[in-house]
Amino acid sequence: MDIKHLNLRESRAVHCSECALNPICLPPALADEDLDQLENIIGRNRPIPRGGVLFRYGSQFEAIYAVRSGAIKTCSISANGEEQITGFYFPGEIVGLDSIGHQTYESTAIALESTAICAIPFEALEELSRKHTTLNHHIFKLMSSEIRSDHQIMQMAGKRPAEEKVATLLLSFATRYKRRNLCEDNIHVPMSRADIGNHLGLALETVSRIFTHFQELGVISVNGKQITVLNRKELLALAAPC
Amino acid sequence: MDIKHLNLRESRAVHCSECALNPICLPPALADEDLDQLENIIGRNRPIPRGGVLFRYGSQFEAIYAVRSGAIKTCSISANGEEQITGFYFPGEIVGLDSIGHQTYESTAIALESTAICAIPFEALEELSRKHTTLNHHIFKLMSSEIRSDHQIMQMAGKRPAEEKVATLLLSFATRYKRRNLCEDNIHVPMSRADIGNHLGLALETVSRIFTHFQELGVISVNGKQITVLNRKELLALAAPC
DNA sequence: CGGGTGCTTGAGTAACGTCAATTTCGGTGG
DNA sequence: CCACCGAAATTGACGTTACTCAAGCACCCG
Repeated sequence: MDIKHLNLRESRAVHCSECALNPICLPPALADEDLDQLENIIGRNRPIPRGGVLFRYGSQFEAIYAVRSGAIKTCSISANGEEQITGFYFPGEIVGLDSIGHQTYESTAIALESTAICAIPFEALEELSRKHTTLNHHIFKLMSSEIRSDHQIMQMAGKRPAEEKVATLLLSFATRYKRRNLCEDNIHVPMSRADIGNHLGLALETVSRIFTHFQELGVISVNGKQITVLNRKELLALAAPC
Repeated sequence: MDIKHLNLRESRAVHCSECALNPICLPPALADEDLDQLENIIGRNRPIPRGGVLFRYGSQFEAIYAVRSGAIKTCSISANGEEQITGFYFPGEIVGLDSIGHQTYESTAIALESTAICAIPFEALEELSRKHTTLNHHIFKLMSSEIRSDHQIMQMAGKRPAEEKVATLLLSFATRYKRRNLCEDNIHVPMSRADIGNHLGLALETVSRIFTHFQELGVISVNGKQITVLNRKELLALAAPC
């Protein structure tokens, strides 16, 4: 189910300058009068359906993508053929940074639900960043943030009890909700239990058991993919005891 | 045991143009005649002793570092205070990319043995990269490679048998030895079993047991920190069965 | 209304961690 | 050069966590 991103500029419903996500995306790097130049290279097209492929490992690297709505997971394939989910991306976040400087995409990106994206052709962005030092600096910053977020995941995935891992992931989602000025205690979890398990290095049954356990503790309330944080303090304690 | 890196330019034993590591470090981004400009900003000083701190989490971010000889580990500290080793760095590799764009270092870097480094002040590098498109592109490439290498580690640290993790790490070291035109079957492992375990999410005893098991299988020969690969094919199979 | 997918729950087990004892190694000073 | 000390590594016995296998339930979509 590959989605082709030809005619990237066909629909332009929303401009960066009007986008609710612009404080956490690329625009902060540019003055208002320069935003048009960014606008000119960005492509927007119809949303990708749930399960649709944004880009696939090995295909030609052309653009990085900003998530506008919905959510994306990225996976890489290990030598024995099993897929490892390397990240989840929510609105305002940038996907594809791991492929910069390469001919082909180094991971596969899949929509977790109907997802709208802005395509940013990298060659044009690099060209633009040559004229705008702040933009170039911002790209550096985005990439180093990606490295750090991977390090946080490594901490989480390391030798730690499963409950800590799950609590930490929930808190990470909550923090990212807050960045977008959404209620941080009402988390929509668009990915399956299997995806969460894969990402954290746990069996999907373990994830499920931990959700019910947290619910029994009165820390969260689980309703399918909707999770409400009832006791934030306690959840923090579960994520990092002592 | 903090090492102060004042007087960065005091000793300049080796120039980039003569350095054996230059094919895998920064220089490939620049033409020979531009290499002098890079040379001018690079600082080299006396080696850091085993256990010495190259930079510490929270201190002022000033430079990224190329490992010249020896080896470096980088750690980040989790909320509950435990340290997680996020990477090992061998000669020719660049440390500190995760802090780019930030005021302070976002991890701590420690020498695993006596280690010589080249300090590359980032502000000056960024300035230089403004004039040399290829250098800017190379920095992008380095950073995206760092992201990908983190993804590989995540794969390894995920839900996989301990033997696969250890075999994969050994192969990663072997590959990096080969890049430097060293014998890929004769691996010097500068870090402790505890460091390896921390990095892979295993107990140090488990690492030790697996080394002896691999030895019993005739795949490797362990002699303290010196490991010889006797059967590369079999080691590959252990890393990724099927 | 049916079928399928995803989620939950349970029982048994294997893999790995913890604790503890011993050996080896590397560095230091006599 | 050798003896000594402490740190690191090895090995063993035991316990626990989380995985596997399996069955049943809930929900979504057509």
